[in-house]
Amino acid sequence: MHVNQLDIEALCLSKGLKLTEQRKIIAQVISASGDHPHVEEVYQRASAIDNKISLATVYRTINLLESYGVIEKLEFGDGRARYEPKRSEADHHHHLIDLTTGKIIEFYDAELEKLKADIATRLGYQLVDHRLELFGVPLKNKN
Amino acid sequence: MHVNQLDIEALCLSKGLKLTEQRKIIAQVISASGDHPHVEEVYQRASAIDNKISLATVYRTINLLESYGVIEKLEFGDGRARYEPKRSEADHHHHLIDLTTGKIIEFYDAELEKLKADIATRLGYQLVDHRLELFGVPLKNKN
DNA sequence: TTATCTGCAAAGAATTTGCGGGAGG
DNA sequence: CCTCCCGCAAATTCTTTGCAGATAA
Repeated sequence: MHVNQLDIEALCLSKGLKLTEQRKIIAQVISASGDHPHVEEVYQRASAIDNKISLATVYRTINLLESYGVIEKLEFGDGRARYEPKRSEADHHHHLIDLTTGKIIEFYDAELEKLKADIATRLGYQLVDHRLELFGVPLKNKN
Repeated sequence: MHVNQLDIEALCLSKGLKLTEQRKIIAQVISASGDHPHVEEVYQRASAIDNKISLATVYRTINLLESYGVIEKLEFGDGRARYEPKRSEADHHHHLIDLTTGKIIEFYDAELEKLKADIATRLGYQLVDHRLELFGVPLKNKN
């Protein structure tokens, strides 16, 4: 799943932010996550690397990364926000949530991407961002 | 926008629930809402009709209506859940959020509906539910 | 009558923030 | 050094819940 390391160093440098140990660790944790962790999970994983990191810092750093468009916020309907590294536009994808197991399947569909942009244009808008979640149950014959 | 009144009476009858004054009012408020109110807004509108209704009852009733599939929960990325009456499948639609004004535009696209079901099938799932939100800014030439 | 529902207020859960000490540039 | 950042704990915001009285069926 070729996920690149989030370039937190470049971000800090370009925005005049300080490249703290905590920010490095949190960026690394999110980079390495193949799933879609919520804040508590990021906190736990970061704590395993450096147990002095606080939950408040995780929240602040995640909000920072999101505000600069480095990570993406996801909402799957449970009460908490989940995050994933933002990939390139070419790498854009969506999620199918298995209602029986909670498993999250990522997918990409070129036709869908085109259609969404078309719809926005038709409505008089330039598409800036978009989110699609499908909720499904496994087909009986596919096992 | 032909939104029918939520049939709270039929729901209560079929499920053995009590048809209370509060439930009637809350169902009516949501039926009448052309927008996508969050709980606090439903509470305010209901309070205007009967100021003895409590916020707790609004939460409980909304959760009840959602659990029976009568209304739909929406998440637009601000911290709170929003709701709208669930329409028929034929009436299915999605949302485009105008990032400059917060205005929400509803749309429907048959091709999109078909494509989503196809994608789910291809992944081995039967589509149970789905959500799509587009975020955009107005096109410059369209004014 | 009686099980369900409501209002109130308190509890919970997720997230944000004020403050004083700490560390990056 | 000096500003920005962190940890801590308290505060906010959204939502849920226990309880005792109220009400629909």
